[in-house]
Amino acid sequence: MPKTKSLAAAAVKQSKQQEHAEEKETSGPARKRAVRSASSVNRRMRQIEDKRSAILGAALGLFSRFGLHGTSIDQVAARADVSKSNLLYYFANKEELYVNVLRDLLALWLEPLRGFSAEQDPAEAIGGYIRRKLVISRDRPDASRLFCLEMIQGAPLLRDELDRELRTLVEKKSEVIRAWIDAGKLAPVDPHHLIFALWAMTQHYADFGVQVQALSGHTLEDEAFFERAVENVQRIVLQGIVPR
Amino acid sequence: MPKTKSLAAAAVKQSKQQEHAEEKETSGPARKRAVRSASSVNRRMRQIEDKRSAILGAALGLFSRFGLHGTSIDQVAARADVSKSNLLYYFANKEELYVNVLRDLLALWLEPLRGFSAEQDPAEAIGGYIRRKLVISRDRPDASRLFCLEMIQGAPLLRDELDRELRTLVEKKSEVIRAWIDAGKLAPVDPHHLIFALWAMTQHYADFGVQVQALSGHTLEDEAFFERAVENVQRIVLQGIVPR
DNA sequence: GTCTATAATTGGATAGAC
DNA sequence: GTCTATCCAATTATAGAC
Repeated sequence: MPKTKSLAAAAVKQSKQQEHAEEKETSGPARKRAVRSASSVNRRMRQIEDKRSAILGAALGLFSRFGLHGTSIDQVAARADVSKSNLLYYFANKEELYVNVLRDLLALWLEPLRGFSAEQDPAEAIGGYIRRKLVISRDRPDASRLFCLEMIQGAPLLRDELDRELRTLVEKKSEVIRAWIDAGKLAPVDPHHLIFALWAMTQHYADFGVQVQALSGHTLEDEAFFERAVENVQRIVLQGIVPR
Repeated sequence: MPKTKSLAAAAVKQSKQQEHAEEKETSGPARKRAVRSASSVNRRMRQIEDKRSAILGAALGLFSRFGLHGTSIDQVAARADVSKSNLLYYFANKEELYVNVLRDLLALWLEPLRGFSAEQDPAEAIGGYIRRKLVISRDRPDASRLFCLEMIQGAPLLRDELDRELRTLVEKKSEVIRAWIDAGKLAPVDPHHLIFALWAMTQHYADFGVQVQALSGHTLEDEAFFERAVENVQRIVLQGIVPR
């Protein structure tokens, strides 16, 4: 099982988006280097941020495949192309690293559901939601997998957020769905079960990607296959499979 | 890279499943206890088998929650109520234990799909399938979770079976679905995507059980909730959610 | 078959020089 | 901020008595 080695050799890059701007005036050590140009300081801060997110990205990739315990700090460091001790300078310990990875995840997970509102046409809103979720399954499969891993293990670290943020959000969106039903725009269906079904079907392509690949011969990366997935999931949910 | 070693060890020990009954005449130590009744011997064999399966059961419960690396042999032994070294007498090493747990799983996983045949009424066949899968999610959530864990990790140990058994089975059942469509009994839908959807929606209640519980307040154990789950999944898949 | 004791290894975390 | 060199705890696995 040459897993470990080949993995260590894998690529590093990951998207980094958040930029922080200047607080040069206040920071102590910065004064000493006041001669340095502002851009130089910013560049340094940027480098640090980049390193942080490189580590986070590498960690996501490995945690999402092998779990917290299946991944060693060494492997993360190697993949992020930093030394182990350097990694431990940025993140005090393994768990803190893991939690930070998870935190970033939750936002991504919650986001697409917010779009729902009662004014929209339900078929369009739900069809669009399916597509957006499948885009995430295609572009961020590791995020999806890690989320799934965490759920399977009982979400020890996400439980609070589940009970708070996600729950209230789902409650709100369930109201929207009920409104659609009351308006006769949607068949009577339990909102919770509908939401579960949507999540399940779309995440499946990421979480069970190996199986999908093994059985269909395709990945969501394959543009035509992706479109077929979107269409089929939409059709199943919206029209059902019994001929009309 | 310790993988090689443990793997080799596992490979050696691989197949030993068939039980040999009585060869008391020949075996040395047996002669001494020739006075023992046959039932006594059988009882002893039964006890051993029970112990094996107690260990396997405990292992499934723990592996399915914490993964291979998140579970220690100690924990499995404690849960199965045997000593650690006794466990290692039955299973040469951790990986062999894990593989044995997985092997038992696959049968359970493959089983329900076999029922499909072109003569059946599709709505009834698929509706029944949904119910059967949800029963499994309710009664064997740990099996479902472990399967999911294994998939997420790329199914290193199931890959071969995926490519062989499962693939051919799915191909055969896809033909059945296509036959239904050609006969006008089913709306045109890609068989693969339909199967994925069915798997995803039903497994979700086991794999994401914590989330389901957190958001709906219920478990499949709850009889009423179980029935609602069955009905809703069936309705979504069969009729869709757009009013007719 | 079952146990105790222990060897052997991994991997998380710290100390301290630079 | 980054490195090398350790320390130390946890776990897997083995040896050998009973």
